[in-house]
Amino acid sequence: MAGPAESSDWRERLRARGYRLTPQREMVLRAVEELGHATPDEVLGKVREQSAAVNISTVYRTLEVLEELGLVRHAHLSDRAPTYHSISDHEHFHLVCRNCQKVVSVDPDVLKPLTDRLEADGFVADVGHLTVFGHCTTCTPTEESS
Amino acid sequence: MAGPAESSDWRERLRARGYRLTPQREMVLRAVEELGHATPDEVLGKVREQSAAVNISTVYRTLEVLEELGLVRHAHLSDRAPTYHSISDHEHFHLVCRNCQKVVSVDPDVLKPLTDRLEADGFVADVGHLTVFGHCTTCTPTEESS
DNA sequence: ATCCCTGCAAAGCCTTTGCAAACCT
DNA sequence: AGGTTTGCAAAGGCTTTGCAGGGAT
Repeated sequence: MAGPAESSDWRERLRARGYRLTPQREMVLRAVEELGHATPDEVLGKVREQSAAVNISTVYRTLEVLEELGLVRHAHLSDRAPTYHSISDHEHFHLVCRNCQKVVSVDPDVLKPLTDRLEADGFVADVGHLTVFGHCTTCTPTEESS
Repeated sequence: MAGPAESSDWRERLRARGYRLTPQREMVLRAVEELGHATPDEVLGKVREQSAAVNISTVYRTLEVLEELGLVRHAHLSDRAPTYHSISDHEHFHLVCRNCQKVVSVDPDVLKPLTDRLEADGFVADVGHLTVFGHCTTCTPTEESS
């Protein structure tokens, strides 16, 4: 889904805002795209497959830049570290089951009734950041969730 | 809203589950009720107005117990520490504006279309834990949100 | 030649944990 | 008396920051 057109796109956008194009920034973006929903630490692991010298602080700083550019987003899917995902995936929000820990990505259409109502009351929701916790009606609990 | 009936109620529930009634637990619960939405650290501050010896680790452990008993709930209203609020407030979810940082508590009714739809698909949402980030259509940004 | 970006190391928040003393029942 | 709870102190995740060297433009 991310072809050469999009690639040059974000590199230009990077420069347009005065940022420089570095190997680290390319690697972090690619790692996020390949991993799906990944924590900064997991991103670092993926990046280090290509270059062992990259530092965790660079990953944090880069993820911040990429999010500012609208290339990635983060969501809080657990009580631990946040996860980052590429925006080239369609925008979506998340369902997280506290029993089986499963994460489901849901189309924003489902939220329309809610967002319409909130907008009528003067609030524009950030759908891409939304996470709904709860539990599946049928699921197998994992070990952690005694 | 929290009369003597409710008070004895939770004390009994505490004992019924094998927990002991301690001054710390009473003070922490009262602090949460009085503060509205408060971080563990803020709860500690309030508790220490009555007893300077109480420790932060006790606050954490107590909030966990109180939440297990269904007396308080927590929500993530910022990128920092979570906030706890009493359940004797009606159940609600939160709207947080990223411009003015205002927090609005909203009646769960507004979510009905969403939760119905999710339940039809086999997912029961934890409404009381939900926080929707976004921005007011009319609001004055605060200093922090450059 | 700039001055942005990175790696490194240290510090910072927030939270959890081990342990002995104190306390509730 | 007996097991629970607390305070204290230390450790543990995760994230941020200061700084000097290295690198993109």
